[in-house]
Amino acid sequence: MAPDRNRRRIPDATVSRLPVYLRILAEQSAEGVDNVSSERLAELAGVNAAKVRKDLSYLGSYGTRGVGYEVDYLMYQVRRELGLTHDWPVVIVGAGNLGQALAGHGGFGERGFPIGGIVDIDETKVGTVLGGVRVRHIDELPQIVQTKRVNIGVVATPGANAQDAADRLVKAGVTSILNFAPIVLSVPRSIEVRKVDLAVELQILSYYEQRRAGGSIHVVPGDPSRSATA
Amino acid sequence: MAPDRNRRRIPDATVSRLPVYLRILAEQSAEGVDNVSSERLAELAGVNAAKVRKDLSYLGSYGTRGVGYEVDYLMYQVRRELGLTHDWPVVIVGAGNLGQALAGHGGFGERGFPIGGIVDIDETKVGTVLGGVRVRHIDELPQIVQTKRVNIGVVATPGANAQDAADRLVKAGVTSILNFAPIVLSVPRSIEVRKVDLAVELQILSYYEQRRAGGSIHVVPGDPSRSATA
DNA sequence: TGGGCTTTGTGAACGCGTGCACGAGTGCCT
DNA sequence: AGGCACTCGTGCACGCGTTCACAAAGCCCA
Repeated sequence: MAPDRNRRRIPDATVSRLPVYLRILAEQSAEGVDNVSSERLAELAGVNAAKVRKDLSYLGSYGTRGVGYEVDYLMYQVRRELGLTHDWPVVIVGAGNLGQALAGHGGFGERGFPIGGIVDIDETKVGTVLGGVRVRHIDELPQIVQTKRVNIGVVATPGANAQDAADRLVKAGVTSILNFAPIVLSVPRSIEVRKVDLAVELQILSYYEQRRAGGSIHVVPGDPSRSATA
Repeated sequence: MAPDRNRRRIPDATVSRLPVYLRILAEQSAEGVDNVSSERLAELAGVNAAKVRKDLSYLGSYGTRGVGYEVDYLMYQVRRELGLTHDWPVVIVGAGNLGQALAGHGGFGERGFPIGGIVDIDETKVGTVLGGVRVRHIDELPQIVQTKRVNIGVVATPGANAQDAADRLVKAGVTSILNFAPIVLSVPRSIEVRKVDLAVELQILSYYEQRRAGGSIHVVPGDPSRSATA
């Protein structure tokens, strides 16, 4: 008993699955389901049931043996653990194609990440309105971060400007960055960075496609075929 | 024995890093660098040097001891292993905000993934042009996949339509799917699926932010405190 | 009340990925 | 030619994550 205030550290792999469970729980709740088993949850999340139980056990013992997990209660616990009991405003750097799509997406605010601001370095883009937010100049970044209490920055610039964008975000006080540019950002170790790279994802798929195709097609002349040394 | 059929299997973790190495190699090549060490490559990729060497060793022994790796040669080998010696046309399902951004992004074709088509279920979107490609109706999906020899499909629909989109893609003959919708797709085991979920990424960042904030504070009503202690 | 059924929570084994450390091969300089 | 400096390739140990299997715990019903 006595829920340890001792902050258990949750494994990274588990942290990355919690949002998935959360969304599923929300769906179930919306459908009027008020109890789920780890088996059912696992099925919906496409993972192993034991993994679900172990993941959830890191939050505490919130299930009932022989019954399962109460949806709303568990949902609240996951939210709390993920720090989603309050909003996290984000600032988007780059009002190009991607920045516009992100701003217009709408799903951000709904999920607890309202857009605190969008900035761009291009003067001609400043003043236009995206997703209900006016694009401001990148020099205003520090002010936006301060006044809106922004902790999370989104880099949606071309690769060439991404490092500069990240530097400015860090300098402005942001401590987490979601990077959409196809480069490896160099930031202080204390800054948490997550990367989303479409080209990388496609190339990974390409690998498995190529492998599926048999792998040995497309023999290129001049390739020094190596003997089978493992 | 007979490793030909088994074709060295490359660990998933390595596969997901190869695209990163590839991009770095391309940059180096463009800058006129014609030789890199694993140390340098590791620095640019933000990983451990031993990991780089081990990753590359799965492709074969393409380095030169005492020297490093010849950029262009290694780049070719990585490309070959990833199946990037030829283009992989993709078809995008969903011409909404995200689909438009993806089509307009341009980086697809440049990186070997030309857009073979964009489809939408909404009649009013059919006929409009995105990124130089005319939006066609989703019913034309099988024909597009067939004629353009498309293996990779991109799901860029709202969550509610994503499963239907995936079903249609699979039925049309696509074998790999890149999913941007915030749901877990249910597809045959033979289909390779990769998921990109912005909300999930933000929620993961939220976790680390919340953890950073002190951990034991989970005061729901506003927390105006939060001094500038980095 | 007690027995049986269900499902959680977790100890333990296994497998994969990471990083170290070092032998082996290569080029350069004297 | 020989020695030296450098870097690759990899065996090995370690740690994390996954999965199995099962005891503990709760519910239902006779």
